[in-house]
Amino acid sequence: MEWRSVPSLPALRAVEAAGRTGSLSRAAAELNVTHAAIAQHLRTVEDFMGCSLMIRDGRGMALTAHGAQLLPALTEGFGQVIGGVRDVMADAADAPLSITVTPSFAENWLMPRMGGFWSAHPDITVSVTPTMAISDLRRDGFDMAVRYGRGDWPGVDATLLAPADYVVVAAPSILQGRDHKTLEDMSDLPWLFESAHRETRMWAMSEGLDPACCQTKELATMSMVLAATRAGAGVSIMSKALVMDDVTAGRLVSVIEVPQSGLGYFIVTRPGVMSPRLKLFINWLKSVA
Amino acid sequence: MEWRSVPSLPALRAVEAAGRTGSLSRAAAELNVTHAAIAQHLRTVEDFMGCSLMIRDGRGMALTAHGAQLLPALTEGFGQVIGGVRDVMADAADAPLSITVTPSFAENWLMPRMGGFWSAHPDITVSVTPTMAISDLRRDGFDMAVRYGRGDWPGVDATLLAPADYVVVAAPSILQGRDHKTLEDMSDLPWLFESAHRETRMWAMSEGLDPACCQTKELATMSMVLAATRAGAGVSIMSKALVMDDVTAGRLVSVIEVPQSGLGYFIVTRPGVMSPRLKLFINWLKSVA
DNA sequence: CCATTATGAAAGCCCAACTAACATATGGCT
DNA sequence: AGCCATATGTTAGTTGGGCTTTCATAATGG
Repeated sequence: MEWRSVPSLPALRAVEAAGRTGSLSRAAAELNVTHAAIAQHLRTVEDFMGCSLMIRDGRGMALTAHGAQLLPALTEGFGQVIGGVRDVMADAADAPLSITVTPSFAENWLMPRMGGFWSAHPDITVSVTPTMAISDLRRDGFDMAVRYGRGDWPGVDATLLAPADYVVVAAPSILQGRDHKTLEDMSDLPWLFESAHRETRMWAMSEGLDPACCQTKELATMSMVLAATRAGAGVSIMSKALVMDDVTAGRLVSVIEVPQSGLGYFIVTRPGVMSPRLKLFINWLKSVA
Repeated sequence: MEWRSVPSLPALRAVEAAGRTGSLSRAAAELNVTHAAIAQHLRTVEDFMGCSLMIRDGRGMALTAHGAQLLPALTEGFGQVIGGVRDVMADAADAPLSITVTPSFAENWLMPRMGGFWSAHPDITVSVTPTMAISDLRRDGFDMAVRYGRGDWPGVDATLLAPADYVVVAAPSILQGRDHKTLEDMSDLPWLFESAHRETRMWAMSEGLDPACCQTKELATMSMVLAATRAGAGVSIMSKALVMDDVTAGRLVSVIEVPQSGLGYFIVTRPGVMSPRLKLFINWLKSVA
C-alpha cells in the first residue's frame, strides 16, 4: 500500500469526524480531544493534500467540494476498520478460556475445585492444559496460566493466588507412636523428593537432615511424591497449597511449616485488556484460594 | 464512530502490512520503519484485542484464525482511505491554478507577460483574480498570490519576486528642455498620487517636495496614476517593477530611484506540499522577473 | 555446523499529537 | 447597538506514542 502520499491516519480520522459532524467542536467531543487538535489536524491534511477541505460556515464548518469528495471514502474505510476490530474482539471474547497449570496443581488443587466453577457458570467453557512446559501465553494461545515461583516474570502480569510455603508431611500411620517434631526426629524415615525439585532437598539439608543418615527416594513427579506420601511410603516436603485438602481431611499430618518469602502459585496473564469472562474466572480462583 | 475500542491506527496499519506480507521485515520495508517497530505494534494490538493475531512460522509469520479474520477488514478499509485521498489529490492537482494579484500588478506586470506562459504551457489553465482585498489563500481557494510588502506575513510562505524600489517617473514630453534632477527641480509640475498610497507622498515630502508649492492630484488606482503619467499629466512615484517596461520602451523617463529595503512584490503560497504545476508557474514567474 | 535471515525485547530518543490559553468570529437576544 | 454564548483560529509548551538502536534468540539452507 502506498502510504507515502497519505497524510497521518490520526489526522485523517480528525478530518472524517469534523466532516461528518460539520463541527470542529463536535468532532473534538467525539474523539475526546480539544477543538484545537481537530483544527490543527484539518490544516495539516489540507496543507498535505494541497486543497481546502472545510471552510467556516456561520458557527460551524462546511465541506468544500474536495472535502465532500473525500469524506465518504474516509467514513467507509474507517468504518470497515472499526467493524473488523469489533468483530474479532467479540469472537475472541466468546472463545473458551484456555488455561495451563502444572499437572500437580491441576490434580491436587484445581480439578477438585472446578466442579464448583462449572456449577456456578455452566455457560463458560474452560479448557485446562496440564503441562510442565514453560509456556509463552501469546504464542501458545493461552489466556492464563498458574505458575509456581516468585511471580516476577517479564512480559506478563502475575497475581499471587496462594503462597507456596512448604510443609513437611507424612501419613498418620508412619508417625503414630513416635517423636516427629524435628527433621532429626524423622531422619530414620524414608524421605521422598521430586527429582527436579532440588530446592526442597537443599532446604532439608540446611535444616539438619543428614543425607548420610537418611534414606531418600526420588520420584519423577510431584503427583507421584504425593501419592507415595499418602500411602505411607515416607516423609515429603510439599507446597502447602497442594496438600491442605489432605491435611484438613486427616489423610496427611503437617509436621513442620516452612515459610517461603515471595514464592507462590501465581495467576499469570497477558498484559492488556482482559476479557470479562477471564476476569470472572480469576476472581473465582481467588475466592476459592 | 466508536474509536475507544479500537487500537491505534498506526498500529493497525503495521498489523495489516505484516498480515498481508507474511513478514515483519517486509512490512517494515513497506512502511519505512524497522522490524522492531512492526513487532511492537503487533504486540500492542494483540494485547489490546486480547487475542493472538500472528505467530512465528519458520522465518516468517503466519496469521492465526483471529488474524485471518481481521486482515480483510483492515486491507479493505485502509485501501478505501488511501484511494479516497489519492483521488482527491489528483483532482486538486488538475484544477486550474487560481492566483490573485493587485490590479496594477496584473495590468502592468503580469498580463503583458502571461502570453509567454500560455504559449509555453497551453495545457495549464491559470485563473487570475485582480483584487486589492487582503485574501486568505486557504479560505478563498487561491493557490497563490502576488502581494506587495515586506513578505513577513504569518501563516504563509513568501518568496521575493521583484524588489519594489520606487522610481520618480514622468513622460519625456513634460521633461524636455528643463532641469529635472531633484524633487525641487520639478516642484512646479503637477504630482500624481494614488489616493490610498500615503507612503509615497510622505516620502516625497521628506525628500524636499514642498506640498504648499506644488500641485498634487489624487487618483483612485495605481493604474489610473500610471495612465495619467504616460499621458504627460504630471510626475508620479511608482514601483520600479511596474514601470520598467515603460522606461525600457522610452514611454517614461526614470528621474530618481529610491531604494526601499525589504519591500517588494512577493509570491505568497500556502505552506505544505506544492503541486508540480504551481511550482512550474512560480519558476516561470521568477524567470521573467 | 555455520552463515544468513528472521523475529523478540529492552532502553532511550524525539517529535507528533495534544492541551492550555487567548484571540477572533458568528448569531441570538434585548 | 451591545452583550453573551458558542464556535473556530492560533501559538507556545508538554509528553508519551512511535520509533531506532542494540543485542539476543530462532529458523533455515548450504
